[in-house]
Amino acid sequence: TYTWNVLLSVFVRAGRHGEARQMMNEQMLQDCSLDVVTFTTIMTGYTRAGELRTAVELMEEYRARDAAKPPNAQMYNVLLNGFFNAGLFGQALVYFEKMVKVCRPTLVTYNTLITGLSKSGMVRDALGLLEYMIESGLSPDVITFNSVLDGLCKDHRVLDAHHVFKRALERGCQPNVVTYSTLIDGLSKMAKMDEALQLLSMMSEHGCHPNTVTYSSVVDGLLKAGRTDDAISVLGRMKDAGCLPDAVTYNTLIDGFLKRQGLREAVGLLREMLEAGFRPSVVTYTTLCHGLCRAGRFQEAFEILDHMAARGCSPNAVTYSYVVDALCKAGRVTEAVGYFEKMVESKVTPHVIAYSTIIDGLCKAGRIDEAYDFLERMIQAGRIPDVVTYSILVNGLCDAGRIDTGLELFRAMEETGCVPD
RNA sequence: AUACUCAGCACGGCGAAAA
Repeated sequence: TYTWNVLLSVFVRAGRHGEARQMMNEQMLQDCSLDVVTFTTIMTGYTRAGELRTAVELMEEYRARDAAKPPNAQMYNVLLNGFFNAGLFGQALVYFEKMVKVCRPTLVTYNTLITGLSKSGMVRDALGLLEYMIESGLSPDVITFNSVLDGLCKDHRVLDAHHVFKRALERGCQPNVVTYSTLIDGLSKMAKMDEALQLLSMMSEHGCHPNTVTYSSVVDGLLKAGRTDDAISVLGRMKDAGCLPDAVTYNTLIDGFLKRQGLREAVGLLREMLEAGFRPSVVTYTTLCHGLCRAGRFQEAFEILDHMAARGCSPNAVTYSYVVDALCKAGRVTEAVGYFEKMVESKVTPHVIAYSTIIDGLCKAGRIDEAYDFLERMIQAGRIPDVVTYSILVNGLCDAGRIDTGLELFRAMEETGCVPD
């Protein structure tokens, strides 16, 4: 069993969960030496791929095998995490309730919940859960604190983050490189680059060494703040510290240069990235499309799209949204609609931003009725329009002089529980 | 190294900032 599980975990880690499941089934026919770990391993693979349906099936399959060995907390944790990552908040809670009936939630369970809540913008609840843990005598660990800190930072609550950080210290919880990176990234995203740089120096003094992730956040923040020279010098420090840039670092740099018309540098970095042995990812390609479109070089951008498909790195919803946006902004709205349909035909599910983008393009071109059609389609597809989507339409209606309809939509928005900003 | 939880990159409206 042990050996089998090791083998299966290797497959899962390589993203080959389908094969792993196949192997498990074959093994199952031979004897019964499969255990919770086997099932949990494979479920992990499916949840990472977003195939939650199958993960749940596997848990049921396991449950049906032996009534004396019900699913354990770890198995439930995998599902909880999967539901959160898929944004299926309600489902996560349903399973959490099922879970508490049959087994005791572990520290990891709480950490999973806190991370999920933080990422869904429900930091309040995450904080509440943290208090609850402490009151009920369950000791939060550094991961618990890091998750809460991340939620606070993403909510721009740097002061509160400082508080929580201090409390962690008081409780004897040692900050680690993730803790510092989380804080540094929060500062970078708020363009507080001097503080971010200060913290970067401070962490080393406290015996915690920045890694590639830490440096990349700082580089990203500096580039976005237009401090290109500082970004390059941090990159140098990073290399001196023995941290090699990874694919994300390169994407960050390429994007930063493209946005500052540094096409030359961007191309040089792309070459360097390839030489370092990194394959361009969807993000790399999308970034390049972005750079080409903003330079008005649509033809080349489209070539990249075709190239991607040929390289087995298919464009995703983000890639398509960007192209749709660029076409709209160039006044080529009809072609943009064509690309939107192409996305759907390629079995890529448009996300909220994709819909908002096409709706905006149509509104600005005065094609409000078609924009409404897309709103309709989006709701049909189970995508919830957000504040931005509504703002676009309300704006469009007002510009078209249909102020009453705009007001009506505004009220409809409030009814759906969407808070105006 | 038998399974579960934490940080960095690309995409949308308005506004703000910068120019």
